[in-house]
Amino acid sequence: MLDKHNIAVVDDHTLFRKGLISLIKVFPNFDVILEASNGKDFIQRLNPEQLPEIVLMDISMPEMDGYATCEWLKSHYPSIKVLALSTMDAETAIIKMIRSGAKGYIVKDADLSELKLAFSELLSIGFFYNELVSRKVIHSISKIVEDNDAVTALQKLSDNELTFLRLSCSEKTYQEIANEMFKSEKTIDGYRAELFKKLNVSSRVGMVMYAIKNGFVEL
Amino acid sequence: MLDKHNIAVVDDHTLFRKGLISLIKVFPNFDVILEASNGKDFIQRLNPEQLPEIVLMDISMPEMDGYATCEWLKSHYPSIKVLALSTMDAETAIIKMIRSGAKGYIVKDADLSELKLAFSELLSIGFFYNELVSRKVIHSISKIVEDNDAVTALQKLSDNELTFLRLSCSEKTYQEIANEMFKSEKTIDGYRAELFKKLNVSSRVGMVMYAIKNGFVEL
DNA sequence: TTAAAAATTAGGGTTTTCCCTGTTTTTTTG
DNA sequence: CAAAAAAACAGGGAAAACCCTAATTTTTAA
Repeated sequence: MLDKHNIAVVDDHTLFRKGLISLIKVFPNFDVILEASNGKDFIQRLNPEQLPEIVLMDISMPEMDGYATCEWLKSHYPSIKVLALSTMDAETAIIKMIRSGAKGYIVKDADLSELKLAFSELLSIGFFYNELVSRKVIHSISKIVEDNDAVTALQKLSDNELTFLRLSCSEKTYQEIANEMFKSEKTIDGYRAELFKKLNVSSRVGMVMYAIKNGFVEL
Repeated sequence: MLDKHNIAVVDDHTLFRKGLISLIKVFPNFDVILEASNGKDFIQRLNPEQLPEIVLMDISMPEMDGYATCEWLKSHYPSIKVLALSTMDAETAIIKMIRSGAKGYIVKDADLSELKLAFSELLSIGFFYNELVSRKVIHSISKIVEDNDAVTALQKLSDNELTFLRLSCSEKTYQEIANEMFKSEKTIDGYRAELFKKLNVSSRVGMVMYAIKNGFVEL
């Protein structure tokens, strides 16, 4: 009897998670030893005595999202391989997840054989970059050539900028956001100007659309 | 041997669909006889010789979405019960789906027991309105009391209002939108005011968020 | 411990958005 | 056809968003 490879599944949608686990259990040489509904939950449940080899992880989750969890794993258990799982095929999401340390990326409408392939490749060669991911990555690199720091700029929003961005996705005025963040209106105006530059937009609506497209806010 | 109840599953995310099917197969008295990746696909595969009793249907799908498919079923096979399935717990989505003929609504992070309960109730009493749905429906009705035609108004955006709404989800100014629509700025301002009332928002950002949440615009 | 860098605050002006109250024009309907 | 309803358009004003430049404070790093 061969011993099975251990998988963890982290996704906040219970039905999806349970379904996924049920699918994986059919694979003869994989076993799900851990399931969690978000990053925080995952870290709590993680047992150092029995670590998973692969973590199948959703990106957008409450409490602690895929990016943060991936970063945490990178620094605490670098040998655990994260396979990111998302509905979004947005370039920035993929790039960001890979930057956070994910070894592969798979979309939710992939089929079963692709999931199996991803598992195998992660174990054999250590990563899984399918056609979709490769295309996005290449496109991203070609953008770097055009604009030296577009991608890095995207990733590097300060905490305040991120908070401001999230609060902007509402009917609050900048004035109200300033109060909520205990900052002067002028500081807020600075965040706005900085974000306009970084995100390459020119209006609040553009900023909001960007935030939504790239999963910075929950809808 | 009891004969099983036939279920159909319609969802564009293959992994989720397969997982769901795998879960349902564990239920002793339910069987999945049909799966499809969107409404159009579903209608094509539907075999009048062997109809499902329940269709578990996602709302947002390419080609033909949940609302349209539900409407089609209502007129062609009214006895088939649709259980809507969505990540969104947005009131308008729920109301819209129920208006389209769905007999129940379940969110993707429900657990397995709730799904089973939904199936049972659909078969026994013909509908499944859980706490979430009831709350939204009641809230929606209470809005009707306040404003006689709030819900119908939501559905009834004129072509111009819809075009304006879509164009507003961009960095265009109202001035530019007016030009694009060959209307005066003041007419556009009228659309805006009307939409603010109908959608119950008070800023352009609110309007844009509403449009995105309720699928009026492609991201 | 200082110079440099980054964050915060400020002044002040332009544009856009928002919100009234109307009038005119077009469409619908009895 | 005439009345009613709906759509388009308008003036004008207040609030919010946008966009400069620049001073001050805080943080970082040599």
